[in-house]
Amino acid sequence: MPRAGTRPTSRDVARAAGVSQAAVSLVMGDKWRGRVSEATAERVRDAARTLGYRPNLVARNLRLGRTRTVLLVVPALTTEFFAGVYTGAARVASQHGFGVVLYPSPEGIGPARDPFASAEAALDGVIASSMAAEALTAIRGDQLPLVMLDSDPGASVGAATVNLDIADGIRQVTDHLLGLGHRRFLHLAADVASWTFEVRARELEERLRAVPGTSLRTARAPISIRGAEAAAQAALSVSPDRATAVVCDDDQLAAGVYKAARRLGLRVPDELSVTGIDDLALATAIDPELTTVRLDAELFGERGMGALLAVLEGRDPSADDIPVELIVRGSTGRA
Amino acid sequence: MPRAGTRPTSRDVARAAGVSQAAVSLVMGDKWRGRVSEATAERVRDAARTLGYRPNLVARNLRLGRTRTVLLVVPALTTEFFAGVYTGAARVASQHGFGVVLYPSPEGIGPARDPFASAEAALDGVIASSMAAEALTAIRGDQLPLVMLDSDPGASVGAATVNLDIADGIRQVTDHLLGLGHRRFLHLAADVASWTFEVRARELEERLRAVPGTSLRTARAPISIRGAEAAAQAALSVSPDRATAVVCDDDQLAAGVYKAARRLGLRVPDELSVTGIDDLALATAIDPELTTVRLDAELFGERGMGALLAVLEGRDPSADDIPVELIVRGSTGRA
DNA sequence: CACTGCAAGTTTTACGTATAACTACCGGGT
DNA sequence: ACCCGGTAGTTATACGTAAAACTTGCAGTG
Repeated sequence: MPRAGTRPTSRDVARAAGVSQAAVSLVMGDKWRGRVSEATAERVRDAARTLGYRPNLVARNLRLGRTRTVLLVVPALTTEFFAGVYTGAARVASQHGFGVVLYPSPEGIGPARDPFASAEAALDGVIASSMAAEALTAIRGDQLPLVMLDSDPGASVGAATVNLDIADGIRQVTDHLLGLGHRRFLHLAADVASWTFEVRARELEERLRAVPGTSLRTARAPISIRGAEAAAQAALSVSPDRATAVVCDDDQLAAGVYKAARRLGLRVPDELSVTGIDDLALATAIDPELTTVRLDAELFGERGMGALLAVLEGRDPSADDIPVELIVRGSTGRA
Repeated sequence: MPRAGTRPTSRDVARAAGVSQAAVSLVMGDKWRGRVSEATAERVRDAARTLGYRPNLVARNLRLGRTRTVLLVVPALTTEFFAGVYTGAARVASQHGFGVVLYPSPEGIGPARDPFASAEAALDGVIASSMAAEALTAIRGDQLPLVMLDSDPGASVGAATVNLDIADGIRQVTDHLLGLGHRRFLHLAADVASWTFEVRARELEERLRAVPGTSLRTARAPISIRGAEAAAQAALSVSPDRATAVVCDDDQLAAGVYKAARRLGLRVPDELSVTGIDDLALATAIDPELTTVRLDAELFGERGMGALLAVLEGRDPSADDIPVELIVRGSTGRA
């Protein structure tokens, strides 16, 4: 009889069913065929049911040396993008008997390595987004299998990477705007040191350099509507040669540009074209609706988890970039 | 010498430092004063450092029978609201040596009890938001300490609850709109069976019933901009007695009302006043900026974690509601 | 009849840690 | 000479599980 107030253990079940603890473990672990008779197995299952027994996962994890749990590190949850990444990752994980623990890290993982303070050594692997290099080495010091999302394939030594084809998204945006006759561009860049944003800047520069007669200015803003509003207002206040198209690193920045435009008396899209990246719900909430690059966050998460599973099983994590799609709406028009 | 490829254990450290495993445990656990000499302690710390030893948390948790980890169940991460709740909860938790694991449950916890499949028995407690009743009983069957956020204090038998004073928020909204001369109201309600939304409806009804000459219609929509747009368009198309003020269950719904209004040629706020609840970033992204009830998500999370800690320590979880604040912006005007 | 093989279990051990209980030594008081 | 108390450790055990190694009984085989 288990002591009251305590969860029943396999030994309690064994006692109740009149068998050994090992027999219980075999039955519950579904590895009893040819080891325990059908009748006994049923007796064990009955006892387990009436006692309300469920295996202690901590003990199981200690015994097996694995947890079937992975950590997903994301930089922020202020938009639904990383919620989608989680959803995709969790879906694939559960199909393989894995669980996903979510760690939102406003600053990336710092030297304190917060998530590991409570989860460390209870993880089979890590999927990390936009992570600082120091944190990367900290994790690799643990020999913990690691998949990096949207990270410099060159810098993430040895770790598998899964990337969105952001560069192609920028190409599509640029071609779209050039086709509308725009020549003077403003790049409203996220004020964050992260590979995924560096790609945007690099690709835009290269693309425009190839087209004679174009100009490109850059302004930086923290990823927030207010911050973008201020930066855009300043950048758009130059009187001659004001940009006619603003390419934003994400939709929130674009929303800030709308506010700056309104304040400056510039109509979108007649006097100013604006584009974003992400295709958040926000993109269709603002007026006019935002032309943006749709990123498939769930697919991103699925691929990330898939790559981690591959690493865990010793397979080779495939690494083709995930395609993105330009969604043309009302915020872009002829120059 | 630890086998290559394996994490060093306390026994490896003991061997390297020439002491027993127990001594290592004492030193690492900082409970060695009067048990181990300073010199030996230093030798142990040195050995641990050079071997890169960190305690195996799974083993520690098994030994101690607790994990210092709690689960935060949230219904969705599609807005930054629950990100704030997490941030607050995690801050308080870390001050007490606890970690918080986040489980976004699109449907509430189903019969499958997904999060527990991987975390069950590895948790010291649960903080749950808008959870289905069946899930509540499933958790209580585990005797796991539970705090409910924004749940019916009557229905959550025995569990501690922490609530936002939503009813007061609705009162403030109603008084504001009545003061502007509005008499015909539309309540755009979230199509979700959850106590926090029931409170909104009940309070609005009661408040308006007390004021002669007022009318109240109700429309329901799923919590999304598109859904709200459709529902609002239908509800606002009635030609006589059209509502002059729309009270929305949250900011996303309000954004949908903006779109419906635009489609119907109604100007906000001149011909239609609109209010939300939450004060998301979205509220200031749309034009005009949204009058809404600000909810302090981080404080909500802090209080939730505080209550859970109280339960864990056998103290009484205090239960006063968290105040909310009406933020008047440009979306409300004279009737 | 001795031997083999198999079903149906049981006994034992290991995972890595924390800690209760024990030991050994040494200086000092009586 | 003896005990006492404190210091500085060590030994042993338990947490709950999984699984390897062992035991037992019995039917079939040559």
